[in-house]
Amino acid sequence: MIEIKTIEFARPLAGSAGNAVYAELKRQIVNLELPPGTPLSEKEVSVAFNVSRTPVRESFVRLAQEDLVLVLPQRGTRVSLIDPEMVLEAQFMREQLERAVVRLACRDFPEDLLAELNRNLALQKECVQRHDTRRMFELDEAFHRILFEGCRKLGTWSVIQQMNANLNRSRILWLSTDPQWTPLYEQHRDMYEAIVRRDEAKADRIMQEHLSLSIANLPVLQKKFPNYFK
Amino acid sequence: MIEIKTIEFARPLAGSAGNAVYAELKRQIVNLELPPGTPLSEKEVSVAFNVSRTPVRESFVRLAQEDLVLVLPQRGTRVSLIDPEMVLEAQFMREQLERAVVRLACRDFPEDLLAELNRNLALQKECVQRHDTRRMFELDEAFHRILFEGCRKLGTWSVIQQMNANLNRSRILWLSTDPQWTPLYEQHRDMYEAIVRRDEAKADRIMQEHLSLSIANLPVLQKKFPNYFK
DNA sequence: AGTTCCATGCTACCATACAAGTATGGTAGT
DNA sequence: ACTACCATACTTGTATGGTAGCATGGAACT
Repeated sequence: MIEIKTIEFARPLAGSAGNAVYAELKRQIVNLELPPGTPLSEKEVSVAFNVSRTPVRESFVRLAQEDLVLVLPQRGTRVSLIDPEMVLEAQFMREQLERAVVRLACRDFPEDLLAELNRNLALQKECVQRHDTRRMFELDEAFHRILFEGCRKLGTWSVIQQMNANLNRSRILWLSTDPQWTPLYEQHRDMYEAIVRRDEAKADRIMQEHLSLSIANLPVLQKKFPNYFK
Repeated sequence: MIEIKTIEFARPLAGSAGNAVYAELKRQIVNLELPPGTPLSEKEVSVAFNVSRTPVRESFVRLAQEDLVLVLPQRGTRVSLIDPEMVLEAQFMREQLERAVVRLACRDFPEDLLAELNRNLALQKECVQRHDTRRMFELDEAFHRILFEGCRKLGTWSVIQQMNANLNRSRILWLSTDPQWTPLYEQHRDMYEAIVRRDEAKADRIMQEHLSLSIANLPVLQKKFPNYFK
């Protein structure tokens, strides 16, 4: 039996039912509330969300396109297992793109967003002290997002986000086991300073080290959660 | 009235009907057989393909996710216009990733695929003489694909392909107006030689120049086909 | 005991009917 | 002539019934 929290239809329009189901399922999948391997059936989900099978099926199609679920014709649908190979490739892509962006940021970055980075850093510092893992994860994402925004590469960021669903799941796993945020905060801070000083080489180097941390212990995660990986 | 070629259902299984409709629509869109802005209705397409609305709708959902069509609720669906902003970003992403890959290729590349690159180059040379634009386009894609394959980054390649649907449409436009393949062939050849000689810097530089050609005349295309762009 | 076969219940897939929102053209009123 | 209104014919969104394919378990046979 699957446990799926029903959607809040209180607000008159969170888009169509299909969108709502899609968004909620995706959220639960990347948060590992629906662990990899969980069987999903159109019917069960439809009764859980109190909609018909059509919008559920629609959401399955979209999730399948992002490799978040695996549809086996006439057999069933399951939350897809995390493919370590894909995690590594996603890491590769993200590294190349983020390094390029941070180099761009050193050449030109708007003042207001620079200030926003600074505010973000202050919040991060607080979270590190409070050990607020959840919030820190959000701030981390926001920090990188602002970098892309400042370089007018938000489309690139959204592509990364979409493609990185698998990488994100492993990152969620990671923070559930080893929440050492202090070095990450320091790297963010150093990156900020490098951008201010327009030191491309240094910013590039820090970003490289920074992102390599995310998957440093992928093998450890595989051994700790063998059922979640392919 | 829309003209859509009916699918060949001769072979018993080209996947599900939904997949078939999706694949065929996508092909026609990226080939500009369905120009940007063309209105598509679920009903019309369903009768054209001789299936019900359900699989058509399914394909619309997938195409919308790739920004190839634009669905306006209760109003209609159209082949999406090409967004120049997105074309530039796609170009940016592709440049970063391909340069990184070609540098990797200089460090390590399997012998058999190196031979395949060589065969590909020979075919390109023929096509340049024959002015076989269509085939040359395929060979160009294959050449770059082999690079990713040799670096074990095929997942990255497929992501690029998906994301680059818009970029590809503008590239198709481009070759319809200015089919000068000779310099492209020479760049491919020089890249091959740089890989063989493990000259990372040179390979990187050539790739950069090579990819910049694709969008050098984007503004020209915009003026020539204003209806196709956003 | 071990193997083959088939009934049963499951799944995703597809077709169809209905609902709800939107653009359009004609009409009545000013 | 112009404007406001409304019937109508579209559109996408949703619900539901039926179909074909697959897994499972039990029965029949060797």
